[in-house]
Amino acid sequence: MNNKQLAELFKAVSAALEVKGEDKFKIKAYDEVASAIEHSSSEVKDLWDDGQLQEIPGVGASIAGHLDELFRKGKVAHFESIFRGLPPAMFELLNVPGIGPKTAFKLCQELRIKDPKTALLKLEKAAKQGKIRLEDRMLLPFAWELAEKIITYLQKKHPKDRIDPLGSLRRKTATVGDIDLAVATKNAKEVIEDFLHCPGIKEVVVSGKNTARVIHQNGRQIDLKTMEPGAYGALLQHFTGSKQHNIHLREIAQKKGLSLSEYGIKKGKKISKYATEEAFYRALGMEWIPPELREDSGEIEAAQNTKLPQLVELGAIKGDLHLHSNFPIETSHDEGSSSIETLMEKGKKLGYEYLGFSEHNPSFSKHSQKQIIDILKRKKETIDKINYSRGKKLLIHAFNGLEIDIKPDGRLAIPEEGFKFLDFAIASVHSSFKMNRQAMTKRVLKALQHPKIKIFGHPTGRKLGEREGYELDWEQVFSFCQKRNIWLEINAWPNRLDLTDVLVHEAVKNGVKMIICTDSHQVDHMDLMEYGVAVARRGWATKNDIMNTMSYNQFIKALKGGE
DNA sequence: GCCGTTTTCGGCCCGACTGTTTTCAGTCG
Repeated sequence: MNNKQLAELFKAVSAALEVKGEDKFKIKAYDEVASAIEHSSSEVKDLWDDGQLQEIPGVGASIAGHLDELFRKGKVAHFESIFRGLPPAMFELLNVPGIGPKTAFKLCQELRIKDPKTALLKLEKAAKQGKIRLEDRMLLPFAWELAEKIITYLQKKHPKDRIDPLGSLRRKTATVGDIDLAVATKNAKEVIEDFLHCPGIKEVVVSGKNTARVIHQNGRQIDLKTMEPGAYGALLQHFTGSKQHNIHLREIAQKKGLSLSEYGIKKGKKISKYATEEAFYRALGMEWIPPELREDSGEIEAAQNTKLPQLVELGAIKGDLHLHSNFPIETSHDEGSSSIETLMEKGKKLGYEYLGFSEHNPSFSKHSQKQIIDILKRKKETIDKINYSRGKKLLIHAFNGLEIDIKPDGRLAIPEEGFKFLDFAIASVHSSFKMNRQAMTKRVLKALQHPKIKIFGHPTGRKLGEREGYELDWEQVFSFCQKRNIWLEINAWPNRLDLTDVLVHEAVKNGVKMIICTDSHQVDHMDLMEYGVAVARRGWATKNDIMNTMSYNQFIKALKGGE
């Protein structure tokens, strides 16, 4: 059972307790463990192996005992008795906004929903036409782009007001629900009026003195909240979340006799206002915490001890090593559509010192070995020519890379002789995703042994909204990569964002180096780098953890160092 | 069920919205 499944289980236990009218603090306890597991950077099963279950925040003797029973016997007698008498289908309904445990239980009874698999369908039918909106979240880059358009529009009209995104958007999680924005202004009325008339707004849902909600023509809901500048810090902090982060902060405040809300910090009846988040956090005795870290995964303790990491920034990135040009490489996967020259020009504009052209390997089944080698040789000649023609005053260097399939047996999909044309290669899994954890780990580690492989591409293989990643023994992968100096890719492609933030954090703790790449198939995709950087930041990565923050001179040494 | 330099017992985050059970329970962020 992996962390995701465990988190689901604990959420279900919490919901079941709620339906049964158990003590609300017991419910909260299970809920908090669910959340802690969801954000845990270690596999709970591994912690169990090492006898460290109580390292998980909120896990005490009792829950540790249940987990132990779960891993030993595959089920927990206590949980089974909690679930007794409840329809399994109700837990499927909990993902629908507005439906909590009690409503889910009632619906299952009233509508006679029994089968978990068809529960949502049945509910939808019952709810006549589309009154119930199933949770579908937006990929971060698209949400960000939409928010930016509105912010830009409003900023132009109100140049002196500060405007920020809120919630998961500001924390830059991989997917975002609704878009929330905040404005610090003395002219709330005018700001809201302009908000209602932003281009692309289809419908006004509500509009009040300080807040408004609209529907964008793409169907997304956008909320705006305004606050006087003198009290803006608390609003910004409150609605940025995360929920767990805020709960933890309020517990700390409570112990100091303080009470936190979106309006400020209350002591007795007196409320203090804060213009900035910095002042707000300072009043609680800690450093300002970058939004990307606000998940209650240790950032609050770090901020109290002035031990927050210096997170990597977009401006520190010096190159992009995973680019698919339109070089005719005759691959069976997607080819890029922009020329090497076009990508080089763009790289220069972005201030990079080097790029890596890492097209997919030539199709293995449609070519003879000799044909593959010929193609690879031609590509090397092309790259050499480009580097040479730029003379000695190289503004930007082109590395000759390749993204090579890891076949199911762990072999790499080009003949050994082809490697000599490459400066480096990325190894990626593009097939047979459903192997078990042990077999998949063996497969991947075999591929990563080749001296030309420097990067493990999109390591979890997940595609948001499409499929979960394959299973890997991360402890083994981290240990291997750390020893052999293999870099894990943080792939910035919108529906990948892979490594995940949680695994980045784990990699950082294990001293494993990473590299942020866009996987561009077209020149404009190179702008997606910022989203990869966001994932790195959410995983506590500093400049030193990320290889492509190195200057060209350092980087070329690092490339050769591993051979 | 968890947790602790104010507590090993007695606490456990805050405010707002929604709908309809007009005084509150359920849900959310």
